[in-house]
Parts: sequence; structure tokens; C-alpha cells
Amino acid sequence: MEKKEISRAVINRLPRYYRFLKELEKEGVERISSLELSRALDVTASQIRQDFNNFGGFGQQGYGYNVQHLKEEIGKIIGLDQCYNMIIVGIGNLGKALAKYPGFANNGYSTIGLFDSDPAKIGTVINDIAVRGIDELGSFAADNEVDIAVICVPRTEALKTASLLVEKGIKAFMNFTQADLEHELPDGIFVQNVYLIDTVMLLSYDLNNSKK
Amino acid sequence: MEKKEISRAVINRLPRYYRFLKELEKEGVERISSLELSRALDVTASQIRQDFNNFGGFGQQGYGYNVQHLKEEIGKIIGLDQCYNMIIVGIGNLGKALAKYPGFANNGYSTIGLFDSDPAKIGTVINDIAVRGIDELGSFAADNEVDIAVICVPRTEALKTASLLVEKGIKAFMNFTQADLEHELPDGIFVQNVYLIDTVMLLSYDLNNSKK
DNA sequence: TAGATTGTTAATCGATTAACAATC
DNA sequence: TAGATTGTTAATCGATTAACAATC
Repeated sequence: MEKKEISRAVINRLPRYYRFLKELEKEGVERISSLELSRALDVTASQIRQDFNNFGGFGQQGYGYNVQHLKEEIGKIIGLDQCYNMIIVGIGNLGKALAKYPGFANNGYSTIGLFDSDPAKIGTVINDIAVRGIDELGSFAADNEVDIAVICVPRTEALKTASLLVEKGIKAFMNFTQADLEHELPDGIFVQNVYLIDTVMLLSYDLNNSKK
Repeated sequence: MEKKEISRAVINRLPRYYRFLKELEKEGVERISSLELSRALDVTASQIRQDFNNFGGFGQQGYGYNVQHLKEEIGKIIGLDQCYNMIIVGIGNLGKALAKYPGFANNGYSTIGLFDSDPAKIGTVINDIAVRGIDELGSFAADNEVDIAVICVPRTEALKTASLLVEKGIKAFMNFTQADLEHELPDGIFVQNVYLIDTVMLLSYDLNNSKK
């Protein structure tokens, strides 16, 4: 099983490919060429072929790609042939919104636990799941198979929370705080940050640097 | 005013630099070297100096960088010496959470309008702002100085909504839907996507491709 | 002055694009 | 078979890193 390390740039494009193919499939499109894909996705056809060939190539000369097959293969690479259990820690406005967000379940990510330290929230039910106290977090993580933890606690609590979960064996974090978990947690732990502030800042940069 | 185009990779790092410097400033740190920055931010010292030198260089040989000055200069580049007006369109769970999110206001982004099509929501007040009907969106955008629109409507409405706002002169969009606004809207319009699904997908990829 | 650390040029590395032979 | 389009190699482009002279 000799793998030639696949670059992060390629990986990062996979979800986008997947989503687009899923849509094509829904529309009943059967085949598509790299050129057509490139027009729809605003990348070069060459790049698309290169990307796919990192994984062995899923097409056929003279034909192109079978939409359904390509979708499934990319899904497998991402790991979408499995389901994942998520917990959300910190049921503030954002945590609550994520608990209700249908997109996760629709794609195979089930939320199986919600946690907050506020006694007023503990016991309330969101989307059929009761909020548990943060003191139960450790035991819950130890007793259940949790794949991904969504961190929505206040920034000051983020590292402590994540570290506890790492101890209990959780390896993947979706981080909505400004804490730099990636740098602070041990190697082999995966962190994806959603830095909402950074995102709007990039918009103001663009607004200020376009008027020429 | 000869500008040598600054690469997006550099721009994308600016918010992170800014946030870290802001924190250093709060802690009372006065000066810092590129080497110290590189340790804290997990990039090379060389890259940090390169990045800053795209804008002329803010340091001093033998001394390093003055934290406050550097923070202010990067802030100016991002455009944080100004304030911005935002509107949020689509007050579902996510839209509501964003309306209550303090991070925006804390960084100079004021939310001045909320819009939804659901009559039950219209008139309700979130964070001192009354939700308006979506039918008022066009006139509101025309009558007020709106810099950034946050798109939280259902995906099927996203392009229509954004197009209307483009007509009214809005140039920057923060997009929480899966719609590919970037590709569909005219040139010169800035879109930042927050694809929550893509983010968790990258975590499942990592989970599946680490166990060696 | 000597030491430190930047600014900046040159070297390296990696990712994207171009081109075309392979082949369906 | 002829046409189409991939898989794949080679060329280009851009971003990161290394190195060091400039200078505070």
C-alpha cells in the first residue's frame, strides 16, 4: 500500500466536487467531462484530471466520467460511506443553531450529545436531544463512540474542553472559538476552524482594495 | 501608486496576525521578533517577514516589531480603521445566532438590518433590531449604506437574494448557503463562503486517512 | 561598538497548467 | 475506424524557505 502523500490543496477541493456531483446526480446527469466540470466549478480541466488521478483516476478516455460512480468514489475518499457521531459543546446561540442545523444529519453526521455548563440549559431538549451538564462530558465521551466534537464554548474554555476530550480519545474538532487549538493540542489531532471574524475581515479587505 | 499585486495566500493570513497582535497588545507586550511570532503562529519567521514586506515592512533591524504599531498597520490594511454596516438575510437558526453574535460588533461590524420572509418572525426583535419583511430588503439596501450582506436564506433563494442586493449596490457577501454565489454573481463582487458541511467532511477525511 | 534582527535577494519546493500519447 | 477525452509527463508559475547584507 504505497501512498504518495496527497496535497492538502487537493483534499480541500474534494467536498466541493462531491457536492456538485451529488447535485448532478439528482438532476439525472449520467456522464460529464473534465471540461464541463471545469466550467461549472471554475477550475481548469487539467486540474480536475490531476486531482482525480491522485486517487487513481475514475474516468474513461473518450467518454469522461460517470457521475454516479465518480460521486461515490469521491465520497469514499472523504469517508462518506460511513456515519459519524458528533457532540456539540457549548449550547449558546451558535451551538443551538448548529444543534438544529439539518445539514449535518443529511450528510451522515448525527449529533448524539449536547453539553453546557448553564444549569438553566441543562435538561432542555433541542432537536430531540437533552442538554447535559458539562460535568458529564468526560464520561459521555468515554462511554460513547464520538467521532467529532464541535467546540462552541467561550474561547477561554476551549482548550480545557478540547484537551479533556482528547484524553477520552476524540480526534477531530470543529472549532468555532478563536482559540488556536491546532497549535495547542497534541499531534495527530485534527482541527478545522471556523473563524467567522476572519471571514468578514477578508471582505473588508476586499472592499478597501478594489476601488481603483 | 504602483502596486505589485499581493497574493491571496498573504491576505488570508492577515486576520490571524491581527488577532494575535491584538492579544499581545492586551497582555502589554511591546515588541516581538519575527522568530517569536513564528513560534506562536506556527509559520516560519521568513514567511512572516516576507508577508509584512509586501506592505513595506513594519519592523526595525535589531529590534523587531512594535506590537501596537504592527497591529495598527495590519488593521489598516484589512480596513479595520473603518466601521462596516451589515445586514443578515434569513433569520433561521443560524441567522438568529449570527444576529446575536457579539464578535461582529466587537470588531467594527454593526448589524443594521435583519430580514426574513416568515410573517411570524417579522417584527420580532433580536438584539435591539426588529426583523423586517424580505419585501423591504431592496428599499432598505437602497436607502442605507450597507457594506456586507450575510446570506442565511435557504439555498434556493440565495442567488435571487444576492442578485437583488448587487443591483442595490452591495458588493460583499458572507454566504452560509451551498449556493455557488461567487461563480454566479458578476465580477467585482466579493463572496466569502462558510461551508459548514465541507468543514466536517474534511474532518472525516482526516479521520479515515490517519490510522496507519 | 557588538549583537540582534530586519529587509530582501536567491534557491527551493510545490502546485497548477499545458500538451499529447494512450485508449475507449 | 474516427473522434473524444482521459491519464500522465513535462513546463510553468507562484509561494515558501534559506541566507545574508543592511542597519538599528
